[in-house]
Amino acid sequence: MDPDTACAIYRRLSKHYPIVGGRTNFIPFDNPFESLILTILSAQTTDRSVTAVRDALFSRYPTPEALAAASPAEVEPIIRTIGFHHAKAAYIVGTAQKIVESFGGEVPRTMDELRSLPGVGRKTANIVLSHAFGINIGIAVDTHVKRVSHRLGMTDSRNPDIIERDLMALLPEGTWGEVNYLLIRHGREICTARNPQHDACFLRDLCRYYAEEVRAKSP
DNA sequence: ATCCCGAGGG
DNA sequence: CCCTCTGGAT
Repeated sequence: MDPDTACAIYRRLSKHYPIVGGRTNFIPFDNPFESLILTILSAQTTDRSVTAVRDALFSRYPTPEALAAASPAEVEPIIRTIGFHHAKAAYIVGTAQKIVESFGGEVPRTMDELRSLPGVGRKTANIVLSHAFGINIGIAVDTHVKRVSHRLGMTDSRNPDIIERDLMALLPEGTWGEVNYLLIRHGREICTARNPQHDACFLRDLCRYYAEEVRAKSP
């Protein structure tokens, strides 16, 4: 994809999904601990589910120290309404404990250190690095980003390394944190896996998938 | 019935 | 690459 088209895509995404109050839908840009914990919790569940438990969780455990002092059994009832709560309770307590014991109570700022935390994989690490720290290590590639970027014709690969490299065309005018947020949100709200909302899509004229769909329907 | 801002383990 | 983990919304 040519750089001008990539920049146009970024500009439109940025215009349609403005970041208000330092937050994306529900994950803050300015709080590494909350960004980390919320991203761990949001795996394979809806943002609504995570938002519903967010205040109760952080009012009881506002810091890594507070969460590290808890037991998973104690945390589990608070996040019971989200999916995979049993594993996630162990993940976030274990992550808090390791932050306290191995990283001096501060969320680490390297890919390897973040991924050493239980429940933290490549996507979560990239979200925290780019959102909370402004560290440009990589694009957070999840199912939404794969689908959106492929439909737009920005990449033809399923390899996260290659997708990341291809998506760097979006970066000249934006931060990685914004790029990570914008593609994910577009995939959630408009460029959905099934029944994508072409009528509402402001990238339609640049979209390879839409063009193919139109061509397939015409006689 | 099917899906949801993944990660860990085999 | 495959499977499992999970409750809630539609």
